[in-house]
Amino acid sequence: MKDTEHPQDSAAGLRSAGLRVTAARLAILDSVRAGDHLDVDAVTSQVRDRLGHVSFQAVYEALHAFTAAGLVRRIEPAGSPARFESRVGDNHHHLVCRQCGRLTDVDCTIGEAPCLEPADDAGYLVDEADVTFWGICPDCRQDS
Amino acid sequence: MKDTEHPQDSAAGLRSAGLRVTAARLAILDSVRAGDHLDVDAVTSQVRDRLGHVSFQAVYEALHAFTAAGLVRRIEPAGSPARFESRVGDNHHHLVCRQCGRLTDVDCTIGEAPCLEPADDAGYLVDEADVTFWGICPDCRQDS
DNA sequence: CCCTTAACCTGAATGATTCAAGTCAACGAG
DNA sequence: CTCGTTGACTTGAATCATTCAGGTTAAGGG
Repeated sequence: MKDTEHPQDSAAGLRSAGLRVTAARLAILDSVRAGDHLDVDAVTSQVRDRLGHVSFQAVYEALHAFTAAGLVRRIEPAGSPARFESRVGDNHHHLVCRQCGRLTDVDCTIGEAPCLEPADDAGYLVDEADVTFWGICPDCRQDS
Repeated sequence: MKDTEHPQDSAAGLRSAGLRVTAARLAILDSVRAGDHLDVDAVTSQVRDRLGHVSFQAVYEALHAFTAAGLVRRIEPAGSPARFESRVGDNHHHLVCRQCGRLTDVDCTIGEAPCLEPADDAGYLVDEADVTFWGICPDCRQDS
């Protein structure tokens, strides 16, 4: 069991978040953990491969609950459907390929604090900084 | 004429971008310039106040053309419809209020360059960094 | 002044997400 | 171990932003 990837198994994760442990939710959480920034469609088909059936609504509801509980993080690059990742709690950002839509994690640019502090907060109570780098991924650069 | 706000009038802006000067497009561009991060709906009603009528499609097409031409910038915070601003060409970012959706400009945190360079570009050819700060705006902080 | 084609129109379609309302089953109390 | 509560799931329909299609109008270069 690689606890470097997931500090606790999915069932324990659900339980400690106050959520019920069901086959569907286990499969949904596992899919997000195993997958690479999957969207709702992709999660749904993964779960269907494993269990035979789930409704889209179950997946939407579960992902919403997981996001609220801090088990997964929802990312939504402009013009793309929402995608989910299990790497949470660290202040990391994303590279998005304009061509193929691929999404890659990037560590925070300059340590930790600067990413949470705008030059002038204009009186806002800021709690999150969302950074997206847009460009062309290595694969798409070759195919040109 | 305050040329600090708009280096050239809207008609000239359209012309120099290779676009035709029509009443509708002038009104659309003026609305974006006068407004504060308006969405398509808001732009449309502004234009209707001024001209009596425009179709949504005309507004969508125009805003798309303006964006491509670099006359306006399209911003799309997660969970919100697209919004448009006329402040372009500088590397500025945004504060978004989680409660009322208000959007406020922020200058680039650390000068210019760092915002375009992720810690590790993972082989991507990065051309833009999109930074959004999430929080509660001054007005909403008071109403609590 | 005329022609090309960008701009505009009406109307319909798409895709992601959410709402509604009823059924089922996880799991804590007894 | 059984029961009841209520969270989870299901089907089916609705909503919202945006785009597509196909036809008409008019800006502005020749």
